[in-house]
Amino acid sequence: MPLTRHKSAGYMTNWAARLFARVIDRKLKPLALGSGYLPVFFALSDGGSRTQKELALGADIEQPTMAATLNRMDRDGLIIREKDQNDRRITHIRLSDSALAHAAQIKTIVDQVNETALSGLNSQERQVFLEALTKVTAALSQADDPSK
Amino acid sequence: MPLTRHKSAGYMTNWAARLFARVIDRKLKPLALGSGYLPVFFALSDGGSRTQKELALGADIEQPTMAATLNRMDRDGLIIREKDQNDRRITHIRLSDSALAHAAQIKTIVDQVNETALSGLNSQERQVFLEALTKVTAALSQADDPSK
DNA sequence: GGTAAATGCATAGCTTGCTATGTAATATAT
DNA sequence: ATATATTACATAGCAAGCTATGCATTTACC
Repeated sequence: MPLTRHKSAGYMTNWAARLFARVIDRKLKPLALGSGYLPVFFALSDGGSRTQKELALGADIEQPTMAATLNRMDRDGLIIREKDQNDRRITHIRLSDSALAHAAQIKTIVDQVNETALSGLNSQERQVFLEALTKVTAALSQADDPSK
Repeated sequence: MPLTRHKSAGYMTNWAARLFARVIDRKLKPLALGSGYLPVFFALSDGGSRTQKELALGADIEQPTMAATLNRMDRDGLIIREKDQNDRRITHIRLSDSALAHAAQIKTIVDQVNETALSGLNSQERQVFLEALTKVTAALSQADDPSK
């Protein structure tokens, strides 16, 4: 009895995302890093600092998710947290020196995985694919929160 | 200081997948269902039974993930598990009557979310998008396990 | 027929995501 | 000035994914 798979856009997108994470996590494992750290790395790779809220907004994830990610990165010695002097609610976050030293290598790994993923697409197909993802995220963001 | 977002294919795919799950989970919440149940629902919506291994293969997820999903579905009264008589390692899984009664409604909800997500794409763009996702998953599966 | 290999499922422990809610600090409004 | 809002972050608890490992059970091989 064959499985009748429901290969909708949602299913395929979920599958592709899991595969991206799996492949990237495997390549990051020797560096003791996880795919969840990437948005923070890229946001802070200029050596500057951002608040937790700015990082969450930039990564399009919820605040408690970013808080948990930063806790793991703190545990792993990747970030420095500094309290704001004027507004004691705010914490400024920046990469530790050792983390910053790995930023270029991480970008290389991520670029390689992206290139592998898109290797079967020509440049026009890649463009349509990325534009489609932009339109899909816009449509779903709208459906998620119609006020936007 | 503006955030320099790294909107790669991997990042956008991850974001789209999270949005799909968020929107679907919200629509399934009144039914006390989660997006993780969907592959099982679709695989069993013909009223037949499958083994845990068949379900995991059909959903492209690992066996322990499927085991956890089935435990939640069991807890929620959605599935029936029956031990195989000939081979006591095997468990046959089918939807409960009440779960089966919801299958059509669930498919309608999922179809609606997919339509919403793709609403900004014309039919040619949709085709390229789905083909691209197929090629991307194939390339990443290959990278994940080169023996395939 | 007995050992070894393979198979199917369970368990443990982790990450990355979510919602709901709490708390302290700051800003606003009467 | 005080009560109320808002803001920034923390905490709790869960879902859905992963790897690594264990445990029966069945198959395969001498």
